[in-house]
Amino acid sequence: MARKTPSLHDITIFDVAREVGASYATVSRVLNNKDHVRPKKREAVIHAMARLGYVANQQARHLAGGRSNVMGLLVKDMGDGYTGEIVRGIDEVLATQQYALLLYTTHRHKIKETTHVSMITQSMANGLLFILTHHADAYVASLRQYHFPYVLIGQYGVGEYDYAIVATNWQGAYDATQYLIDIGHTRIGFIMGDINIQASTDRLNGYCAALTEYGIAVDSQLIYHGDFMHSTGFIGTQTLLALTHPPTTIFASNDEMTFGVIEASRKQGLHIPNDLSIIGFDDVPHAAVLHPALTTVRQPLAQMGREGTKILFKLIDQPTLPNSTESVTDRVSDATILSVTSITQATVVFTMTKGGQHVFLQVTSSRIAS
Amino acid sequence: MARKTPSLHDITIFDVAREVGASYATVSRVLNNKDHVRPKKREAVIHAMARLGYVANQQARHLAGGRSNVMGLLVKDMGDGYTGEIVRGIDEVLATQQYALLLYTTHRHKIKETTHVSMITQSMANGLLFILTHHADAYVASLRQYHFPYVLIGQYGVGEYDYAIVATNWQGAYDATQYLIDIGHTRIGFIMGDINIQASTDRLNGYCAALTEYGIAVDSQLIYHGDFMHSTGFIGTQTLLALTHPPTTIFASNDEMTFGVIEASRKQGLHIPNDLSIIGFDDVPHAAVLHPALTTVRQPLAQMGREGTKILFKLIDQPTLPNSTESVTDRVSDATILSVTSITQATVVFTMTKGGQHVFLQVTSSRIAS
DNA sequence: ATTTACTATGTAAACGTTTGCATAACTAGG
DNA sequence: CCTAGTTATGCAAACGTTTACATAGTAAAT
Repeated sequence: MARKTPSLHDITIFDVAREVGASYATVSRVLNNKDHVRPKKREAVIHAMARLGYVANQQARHLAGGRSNVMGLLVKDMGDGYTGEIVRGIDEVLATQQYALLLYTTHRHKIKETTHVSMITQSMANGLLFILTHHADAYVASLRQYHFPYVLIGQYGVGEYDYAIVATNWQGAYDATQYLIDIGHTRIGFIMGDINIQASTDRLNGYCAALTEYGIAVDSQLIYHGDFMHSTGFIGTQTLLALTHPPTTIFASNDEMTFGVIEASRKQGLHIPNDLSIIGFDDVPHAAVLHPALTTVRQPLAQMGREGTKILFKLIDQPTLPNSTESVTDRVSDATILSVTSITQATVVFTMTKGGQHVFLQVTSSRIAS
Repeated sequence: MARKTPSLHDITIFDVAREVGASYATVSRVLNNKDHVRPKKREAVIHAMARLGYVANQQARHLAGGRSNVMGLLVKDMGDGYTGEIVRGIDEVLATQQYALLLYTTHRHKIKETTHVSMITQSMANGLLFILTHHADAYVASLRQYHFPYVLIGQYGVGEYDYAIVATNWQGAYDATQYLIDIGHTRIGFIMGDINIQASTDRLNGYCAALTEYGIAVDSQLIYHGDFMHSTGFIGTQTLLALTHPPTTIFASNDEMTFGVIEASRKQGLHIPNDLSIIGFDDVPHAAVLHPALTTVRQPLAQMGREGTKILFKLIDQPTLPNSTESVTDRVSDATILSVTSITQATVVFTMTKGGQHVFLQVTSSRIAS
């Protein structure tokens, strides 16, 4: 068996105990920062651990009912800019706590959601972060049964007990649409995201609201139902441009689809932005590389990852966070520029503010070159 | 303690055993596909596991000396296209084996490499994959002492016992340079990657070799020492363009830097490719979104991730893979179009071939629009 | 039927922790 | 100096597996 060979040294709690002439229980207490250890002895233990190069066996810790230094992450797909940015934020916070990340991909798994959840809850992870997953409901329902701490990122909670970090999708879409109207457009194509995700409908509603506000009728022909993937941006654009009365601008519900929009419009020989204005949503890192730079509604992805992780840490310490506005605000905000602006049930919806002024979720990150 | 509450049901091996009227050892044997279980009883156990919704506790398994279903991954930074693509490939293979991925970021950790390695070896992971890490030497040295199975991706092994998946960097750079010479360039700027990584020097050498081959003197002024990050692409370009006799084209050692090159040249008001030709290395997903599309040397990143993972699985089963050309070829190749083209020591260097013809690592993925 | 030689099954110990409970060692107050 | 009241320390059991070893079955060969 490719068992981890006994190797040079696998220092255990016993070795450390022997070294300082204490019992292993004492060493454990030091390891977990528990009371009832005399300061001088605590010191000695800490030094011994350093000297021997002791590193705790997370599995044993977790098995014995303690806490491991691992956080779980459930994603649909790794490697796209959206997920990558969020993970970057998550990782940043985790690094400060010496935590590792255990990654689960729902990608193409065939097993039941509940089984998947069992795997996760019985794994070493102390908590779970979710990023934009299909079938989130099934997962969430299972997790709740297990009383396993979790936080959703980029997706609203299902019930009223979920914690979720979600950008102000409605407002972002409203602002984007308003921007397009302001620069003179009246036929605005909209490519929707996955209809099963509430963020998609929120963005759609924001779009519709802005149109209505400005007295422009919502034309269902101008709304294409996509799924957040590149391909539907491409096909959606072809569909919209084939209309007898095509749009003069297209607003796609995320950047990934926007890339598809760009590809399709170039293929039709259209020049951006002269022949067709385009606007996206997310502001993934590579949106800035385009020339002209992609106009897009910025979501503070890394920040969302950071905040979600912080909340999860708190949730682990204190399984039932109070869900009144006040106290949750207090928990989410930190010394930085972040603050909670609205709270619905136990779901935390936030925007980033700087000097009292919204910076994110406005059409400010880049502009269509004219 | 936020201990995983006993929850609805934590089915153990004992529960399954009781259900079928067997001993827990038998259940364990079934779980591990071991011999010495009568077929009919094995069946019964499997059914009972399904019926009860049993899911093995990986920590306990690993603690007891068995194998867990977790693979470790060490990366410098998550979330960039390069890493993302490789991870996508890794994840694909892992998914087929029901493995989870345990992620470690070297990002900004302050702990010693050896301590980090101890954490990894004592973690639940059965093996470790490396992606382009600084200080790889320190890590590798430690891992070897622990006899912990690992595979390097995108980076050459340190000694002769390492397994590594590396694209043909020299050839790729040679081809790219040759391409630039072919279309008429003689002053070719080169932005090098991190000098501590052998891939960087290989690419530099390929560049120099092509120049020499075509009778063009290597001008050290045209070589800027970068570090694979966006910023050095930007600064390197500014530096190169400020020369009294600036290059007419720039070849950056990876796409990330190439984006910096593009940004800098636009800032100088140069039109691409009319005023300055640009070529990159990697072919990250977003290279294709640019317009005109970025010319770049393609590395089969996802494929590299897949192959590395497969090798790691084999390494876990059989700690000492033979390192003769023949047998390693056999191990790396699979039924698909992949084949090993050259082997140095135990380091596996491969290219992808299709119908006997190189597809990857040639300047074929996209071209400079003229 | 009776060995023989396996093969199937079970028991117990081990993996490295955490933690409840018992006990020992201090610290004050008298 | 003694006693009560803490506070520190240690022991043992538990967490859910794997696996060496012992034992019980079973089929084949006599």
